[in-house]
Amino acid sequence: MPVAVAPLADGSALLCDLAPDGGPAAAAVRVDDLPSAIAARERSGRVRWVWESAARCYPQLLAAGLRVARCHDIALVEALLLGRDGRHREPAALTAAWGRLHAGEPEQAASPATSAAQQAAAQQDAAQQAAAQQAADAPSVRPGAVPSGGQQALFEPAGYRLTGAELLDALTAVHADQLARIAADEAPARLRLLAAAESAGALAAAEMSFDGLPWRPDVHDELLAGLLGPRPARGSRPRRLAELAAQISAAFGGRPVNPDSPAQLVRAFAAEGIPVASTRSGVLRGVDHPAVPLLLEYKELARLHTAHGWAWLDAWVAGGRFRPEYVVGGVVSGRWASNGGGALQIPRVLRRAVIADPGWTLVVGDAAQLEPRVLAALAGDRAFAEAAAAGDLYTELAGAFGGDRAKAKVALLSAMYGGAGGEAGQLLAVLRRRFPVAAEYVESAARAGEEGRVVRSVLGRSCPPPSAAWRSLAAGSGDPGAARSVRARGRFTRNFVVQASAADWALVLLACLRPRLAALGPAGAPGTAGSAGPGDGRPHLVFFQHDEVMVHCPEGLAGPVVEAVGAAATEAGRLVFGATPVRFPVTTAVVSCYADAK
DNA sequence: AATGTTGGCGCG
DNA sequence: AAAGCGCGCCAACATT
Repeated sequence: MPVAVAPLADGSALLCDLAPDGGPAAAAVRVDDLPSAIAARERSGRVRWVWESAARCYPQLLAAGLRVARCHDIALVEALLLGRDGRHREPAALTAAWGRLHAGEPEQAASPATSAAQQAAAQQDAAQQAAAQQAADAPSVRPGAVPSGGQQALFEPAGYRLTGAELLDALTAVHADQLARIAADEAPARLRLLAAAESAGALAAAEMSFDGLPWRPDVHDELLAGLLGPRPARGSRPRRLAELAAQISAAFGGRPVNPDSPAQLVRAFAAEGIPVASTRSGVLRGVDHPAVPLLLEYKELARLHTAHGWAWLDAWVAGGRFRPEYVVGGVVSGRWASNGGGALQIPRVLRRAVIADPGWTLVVGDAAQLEPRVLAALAGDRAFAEAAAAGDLYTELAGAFGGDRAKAKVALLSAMYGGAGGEAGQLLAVLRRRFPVAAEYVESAARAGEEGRVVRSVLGRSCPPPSAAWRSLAAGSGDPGAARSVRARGRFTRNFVVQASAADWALVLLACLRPRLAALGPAGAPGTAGSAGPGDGRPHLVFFQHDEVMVHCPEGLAGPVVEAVGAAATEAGRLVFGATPVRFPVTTAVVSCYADAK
């Protein structure tokens, strides 16, 4: 049952039971102690908490020792629905949604672009579609109290907050409206799953930030010292970098060159009679000059020092935990982004510093060859899908490429990314001949992009429409710049259908894994106030990176956690893709140090 | 001095 | 081996 949660300034809150269609099912009640009230409801049955934003509401509950099982995140669902209508740039916060609802703006028509797969999805959803139409026809939202003048809410200052009864009205009305908009989609069941998974992801993200990734500052410091020399004074170069910088200047005949400055390096090479287009390491590798090996070493170490050096350690690791802020849905494809700490770009060398607590262990799960498997399931190419039912996908496909696994891999990556350089063109031709349905799937997505249309993921996340600037550029034919940007958008939409559908799957995996992990702990089901947190004996999700999950758990629970990850992956495959021979295997490693996984 | 952009590179 | 897609972050550089 959905229950709207409106926290008040004094720590109390209004709760209101909602009907399945989102309308109020009972009078609102005021509770003085929100965590206790939520814990009690969690124990008494299945509840879906309808709140403004898990990112905003959940951390306080976690701090009070509480975990909840399910929620509906108004802001995240609003962003999905705005995107569905090609309105990615509009604000998705509750206040903005409430303002739009009050302005009584007409619902936008669904996006005109539909691929073959989406049409199939729409047919699968035909039954829900009939019901959805009824819901869409009926007025589902009662006008309530105007927060502070209708459309004005759109332009409220950033800190503006609704409170109390107004907040409850807004939550209830926007929630009901969102359910109706989902029901009116061409594939409501899928979009409903996406909304639920996105919301569950927001719970997982907040929990991961709260629990933190185990991180040993002493190990990190040793790694840095071994590579860079002892920690330098603030603002000065570590010993090894200083040595390399001096050697680099010497290699340029003693002329002072700051290796951090691409412009100075380009001039220095030019002075030696070597024109370089850029100072990227890939370009420099092809340059024959004594400064090059020094520069390559410098760049690698300097990167480590500036991005993940001692300053990073001071800023981001406390109490043996790295606590980044994850931004759910932060990437257009539905992948997560992160805010500060570079959580999704942790260099491989630093994985040595990620070490389980004594008596605990890390279970690291990695979805093997996720994106090509997703393409196989999306496209429904039988020959391709059957290859994806077995072990190594590229090995299974190698037969089509003269038994060469590497060629199969290049062909697949080129098909998904739109590359055509080198021998990729020939390999693509082979792919097109042997797996025409799969090739057509990505090529139709590319055509849609080139024509300025939008595409959607399997669960219905939409890519942004092209900008006005792109449209006017693309309209001018004959211009090589126009042709280039048209092709670039084709590569974007080609990749979007795969990357975004893979993100759908990963999100559903996370949503399926959370309750399985919660059930493994000694405390049993969630909703036990005062007992949650690190050291509570329960497995914790501590990291999620696109196609990889990490669970920190007591050693004795490693086996059940491995099983839970595998079961969640299977469940996600079934929920997202239905009946398909494609399997989504997750390779799991039970290790005490992240660096020892794979 | 503060803010915005670019080049480069880490991750998937 | 690199390339095609998606990001965040830093120092240097450009602009206001």
